[in-house]
Amino acid sequence: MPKTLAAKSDGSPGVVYRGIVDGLYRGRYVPGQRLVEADLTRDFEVGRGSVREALSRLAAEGLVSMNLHRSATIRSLSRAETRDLVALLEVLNGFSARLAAERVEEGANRKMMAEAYATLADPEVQRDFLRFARARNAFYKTMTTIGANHELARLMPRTNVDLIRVQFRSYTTVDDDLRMEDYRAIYDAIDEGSSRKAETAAKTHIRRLGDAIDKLPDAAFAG
Amino acid sequence: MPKTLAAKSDGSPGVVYRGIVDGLYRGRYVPGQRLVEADLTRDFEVGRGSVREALSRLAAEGLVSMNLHRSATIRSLSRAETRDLVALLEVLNGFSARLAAERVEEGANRKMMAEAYATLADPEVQRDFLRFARARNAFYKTMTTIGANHELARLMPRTNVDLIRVQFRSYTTVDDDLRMEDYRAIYDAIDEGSSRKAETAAKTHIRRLGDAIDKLPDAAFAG
DNA sequence: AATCTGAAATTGTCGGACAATTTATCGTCG
DNA sequence: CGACGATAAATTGTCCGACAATTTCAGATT
Repeated sequence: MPKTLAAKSDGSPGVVYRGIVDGLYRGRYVPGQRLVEADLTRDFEVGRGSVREALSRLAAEGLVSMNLHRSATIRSLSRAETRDLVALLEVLNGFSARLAAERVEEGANRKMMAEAYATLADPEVQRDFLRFARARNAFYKTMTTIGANHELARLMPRTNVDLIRVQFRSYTTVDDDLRMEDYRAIYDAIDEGSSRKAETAAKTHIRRLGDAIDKLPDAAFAG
Repeated sequence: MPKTLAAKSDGSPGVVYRGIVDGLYRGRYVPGQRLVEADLTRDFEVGRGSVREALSRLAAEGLVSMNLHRSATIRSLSRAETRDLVALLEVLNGFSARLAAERVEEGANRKMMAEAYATLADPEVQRDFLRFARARNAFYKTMTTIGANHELARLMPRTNVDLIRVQFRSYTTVDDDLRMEDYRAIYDAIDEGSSRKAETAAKTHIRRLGDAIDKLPDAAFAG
């Protein structure tokens, strides 16, 4: 049946790909966990080739790591890797926010941004880890979409941001109120079309996140 | 025979992957060209699965584009895509140069950087497109390596820089002397450990490249 | 010449097969 | 009893063949 149906959108590999990313958020998979091809083949009811393709795509994005003749594993960030990733995200998000501010006037951009922020700011949403994570991703994605730099959109390591979120989900990194203040500052700067302010606000937010992560105990990291 | 040998380093998919990237530089493949799986299977003497994996890896990096049920093709940049890519490279290379300047004192970094620059500055090398392209890649790679941000190193869209180089190889983008001046400025700033200067120099160089590309005729672009 | 139609080409996916390698198991020995 | 090493099991890397889904192409029709 999977042979003829070909799934809805992206084919069998896409099913596995999305299934694993989703499973990460739902806690079915945790950093460091082994992903055995045979198991995935059974769970998702697709051929091993499709599983393989999904895994290599995930590996290309950095969400899983593959070593020769060793099972793929959900990547687990070391302290150094996390620091590197945060530093990079600071640059990329700053760039993304700047572009978004520059183009907020065009089309329905202002409205899209407002909606994304409204969802993120909803106290109801903030109480649910899964819903908040989705809203946060949507917020950043909207920002990037508005910025309209397709190469940036292609590169934005959403999945590795996912990794940070998931790996440190049980630790409170940044105070909730402070975090929402950051998002508000980013949103306001974009809304008012101030590219300079938007870039700074985004960078400040990420830097604050990095500082908080630096204070986490070693137990939160791998290797 | 390929079944048991497993190739030297990265397996059969790696052979195909490297073969295509190399073929791009050698002019065997040109942007827009179709890559038929059966042909690659014959040319590289590997199974179709391996070809497929190589293609999807290349697609993940943006060097080839794959559409459902349509052959993979060497990606060909439109004017807008090129502009987006250049803007992104400006940010990333600026970041990379800044990090390199910050760490030039450590280990053998200064020496490595000097060697990479020396090769790039060799008039002999500059006369050969292939050798110069390699030297240029080595220069940037060294810069990134010295910067020691592994996430940046993982993300650096080397292959898409390749695309720019290859797609516009028959056009003179920036005057050779001016270009070498740019590289020298970047190198000097890194060597003297001035992160601010290095970032600016790298950004200036990319921006200059972007300006030159803007002046190219439509015929140089796709779509 | 433009359009339609059906055959050929090509991709997407599956299942099976087997070598290479890693991982787990277990018996032996100090 | 625990370290060590050999053997078995598990797992990955790769190839092959098959067939449906889709696109592409060539020829026929209008």
